[in-house]
Amino acid sequence: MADKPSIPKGTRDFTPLEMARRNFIFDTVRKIFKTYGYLPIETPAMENLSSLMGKYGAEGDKLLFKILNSGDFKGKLSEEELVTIPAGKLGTMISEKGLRFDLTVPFARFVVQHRHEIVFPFKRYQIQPVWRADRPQRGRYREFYQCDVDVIGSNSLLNEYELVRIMDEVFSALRLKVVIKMNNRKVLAGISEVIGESERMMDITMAIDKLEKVGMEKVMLELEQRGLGKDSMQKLEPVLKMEGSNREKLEFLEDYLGPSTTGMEGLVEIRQLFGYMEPDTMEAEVEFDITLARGLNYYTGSIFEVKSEEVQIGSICGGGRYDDLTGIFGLDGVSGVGVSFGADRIYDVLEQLERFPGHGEMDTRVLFVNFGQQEVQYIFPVLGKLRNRGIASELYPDPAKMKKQMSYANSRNIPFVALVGEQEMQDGMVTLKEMETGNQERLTPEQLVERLSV
RNA sequence: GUGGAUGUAGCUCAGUUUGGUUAGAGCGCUGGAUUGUGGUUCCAGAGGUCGCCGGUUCAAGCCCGGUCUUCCACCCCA
Repeated sequence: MADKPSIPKGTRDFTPLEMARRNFIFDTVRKIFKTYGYLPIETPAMENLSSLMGKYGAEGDKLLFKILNSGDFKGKLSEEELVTIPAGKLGTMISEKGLRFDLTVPFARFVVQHRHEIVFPFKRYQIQPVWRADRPQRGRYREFYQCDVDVIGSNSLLNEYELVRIMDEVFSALRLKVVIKMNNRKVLAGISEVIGESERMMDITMAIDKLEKVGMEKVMLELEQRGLGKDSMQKLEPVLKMEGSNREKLEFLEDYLGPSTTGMEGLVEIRQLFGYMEPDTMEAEVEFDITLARGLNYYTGSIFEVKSEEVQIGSICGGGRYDDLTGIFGLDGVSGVGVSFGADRIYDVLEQLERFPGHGEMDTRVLFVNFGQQEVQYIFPVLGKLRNRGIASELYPDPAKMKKQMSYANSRNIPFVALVGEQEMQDGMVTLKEMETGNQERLTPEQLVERLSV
C-alpha cells in the first residue's frame, strides 16, 4: 500500500470553514488598507537568493528555504568538492533561488525595478504567504500569510501615524484587545552610544528585548557573556529600570540621551508621533516600550509591534521604518515604513477567543430538492432567476431520497429548501420550506425571488 | 539548530503501569423505523496494518532503538 499522503512539516490545508474565517481576516484588512489609499501588488513566491541573503541577520539566513537548481545542480563541482565544502557554503553553490521570507524585502526589490512606473510616495499593500524554515510550534508555521502595508518615498512621520491608525482600526474591526508597542532604533542606537558601546547595538537591543521575559539578572548575565564592560552595564541599568507613563519615560530619556545626537533625533520622532495621536480617538493602548527591539536588521527608525492582551501568542503585527533597504538594490535615498499583520496568528487568537462572526452572505441560501429529470428541467429557469439576483442557490445533483437531500441542506446550514414535484409543476408553483421553523409556503417563481432577496 | 513530550476508528479520547485469544467508548458516518420532509428519539451496521521501520520475546498497542508528525521550552519571530 502507498504511504499515507502528507504535507511538509509546518504547512497546513484549509477547509471551507477555515477559509471562510481566513477570508474574514483578509477582507477586513484589505478593506481598511484600501480606504487609506493603498494599492495592491503581488510578487513571486521565489526570489533570487542574492535578493534575500543578508537582509535578515545571520539567524534569518539560516531560516531561508532554498530551492535546488534545476537540472544538473552539481554543475561543475567535483565529487570531492561535494564532500569537502561545508554544507552552508555548498547551499549557495547549488541553489540560486529561495522562497521569500517576508514581503518587505521583495517590495524593496519591486520598487527599485519598477521605479519609473511608480508614483512616489508609493503606498502599497500585499497579502501573500511567506516561508521560514523555523521549527514549528503553536502560532509558528513554516508557511504563513502576511498582510503588509508600506509607504515608500516619504520621510514624513505622518506615515507612521497613519500606520498606527490602520493597526488600531484593523484590530478594533476584528474586536481584539491589543497593545501597540512602539520604539525607535535611533533611541536604541543612542543608548548604545551613551554607554560607550556603539558597535554593539544589536547585541544590546536583543538582550534587553528579553527583559520582560527573563528579568533583569539574566539580561545582565547575557550582556556580560556578549562581552559588555562592567562600566557600560552600569550606565545601562537605569534605562532598563525605567518605569512610568510614556511621558515620564520620554522625560527621563531626554536627559539620558543628551550626549547622543542620534538618540535625541529618535526621541523627537517619538514625541512628534505621540503628538499626532489623540489618545481619546485610539481604541488600543499605545505604549512606548524601550525593550522593543525587533530582530530584522533593516529597520532604522520607528519600530512597532502589536500584542494581544487576551491571548499569549507572540506578536500578531509588527513593522518599522527602513531608510536603506532599496539602496541594497541600487536605489539610494528612498525611505519606507510599513507594518505586517500576521494573519495566521490573528486567526489563532480569534479562534481561541471564539470571536469569529457567523458566516452567511456567500453561503447557499436555498437548495432545490431533486425529484427527477422532469422536475429538474422545470427548475433550471428558476435557478437562473435567483442567481441573477445574487442569491446563492443549488440543485441537489442526484435524485436521492428526500431524507438524504434534506440532511444535506441541514448539515450545510442552508436556510431554505425548495420543493418542486408533480403538483407544483402543474400549478406553476414552488414550495419553499424554512428549515429553522419548518414552515412551508407555496410561491410563484417571482414571489420566490422576492422572498429570498431580503 | 539544542533539549523534552506526543501519536490508538473520520473527530475527542480510554486501554500501556504488571506484554497473553476476537483493541473499546462518545460523537460523526451508513441503513431502517418514516417509499414528498432535515435537525429530536429508537434499532441495526460499517469503519483500526494501534504514526512508520526494525529489534527483544513462545507472544508486542504495551518493552527497546531509529524515523516522521504534532506540541512545549530555548533560539528567533507573524
